[in-house]
Amino acid sequence: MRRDIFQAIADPTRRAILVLVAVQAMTPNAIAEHFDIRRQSISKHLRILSECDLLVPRQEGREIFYELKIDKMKEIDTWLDQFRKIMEESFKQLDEVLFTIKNKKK
Amino acid sequence: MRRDIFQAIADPTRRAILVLVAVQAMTPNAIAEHFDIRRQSISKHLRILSECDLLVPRQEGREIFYELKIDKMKEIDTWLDQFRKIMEESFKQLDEVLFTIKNKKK
DNA sequence: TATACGTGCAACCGTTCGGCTGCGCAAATT
DNA sequence: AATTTGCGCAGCCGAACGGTTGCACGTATA
Repeated sequence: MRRDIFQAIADPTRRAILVLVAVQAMTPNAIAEHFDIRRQSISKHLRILSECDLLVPRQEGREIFYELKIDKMKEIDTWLDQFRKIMEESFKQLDEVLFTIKNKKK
Repeated sequence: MRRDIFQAIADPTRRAILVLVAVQAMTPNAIAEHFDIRRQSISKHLRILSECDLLVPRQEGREIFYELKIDKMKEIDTWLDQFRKIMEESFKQLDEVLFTIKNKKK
């Protein structure tokens, strides 16, 4: 059973849940009202999101409020950093090429 | 057949391919050398990545170089922006609360 | 021209995914 | 004490996933 953030956010329903919960912590029932899906299926999604630490359940009586763990979202951002760096490097090389051309013209 | 960026980067092999190709455009064979997977399977991944515009094929004789389309990566970043904004709002509200407490103390 | 090479496509197969229903359990309400 | 409510778990099922093999086709090389 693969269970990483990228697999978690691959599903559109789960992405929508994350957005919902980002605004304020919500219970499974409250979340389910926003979708055309049975509560149990939402529960499955919440389980997956919790398992990879994107959500944290907070019990309150017989209700469970799921809260977004924003820090975990940063991991996606960190992954994107690689490409930002690589691209930066590419531009540096491009700059060098342009610089060389410039000098040749002299 | 779902086919969006998030589903594309859900697979670890595809993420690795993106990193490889980010450094320099590569052919399917060259990419396949980095994995314990048949060339045809890599081709499948390249097809998926191309279909959602993360990669662009450039034919050169009988070889095909796949190049990263960095712009498409920004879409992920754009999605993350929602959360950055929401969190910013939360902090503002927190600031207000703290401000109110502060004033009450006076 | 015949052969080797680089590639994509089609068909197959076991596993995973994402819905569903039915159930049991604990907390709240009556 | 009995009932309602909120929830998670287990099992089912069709579809999608990610690997495989075999093949066809265009391009380079002998």
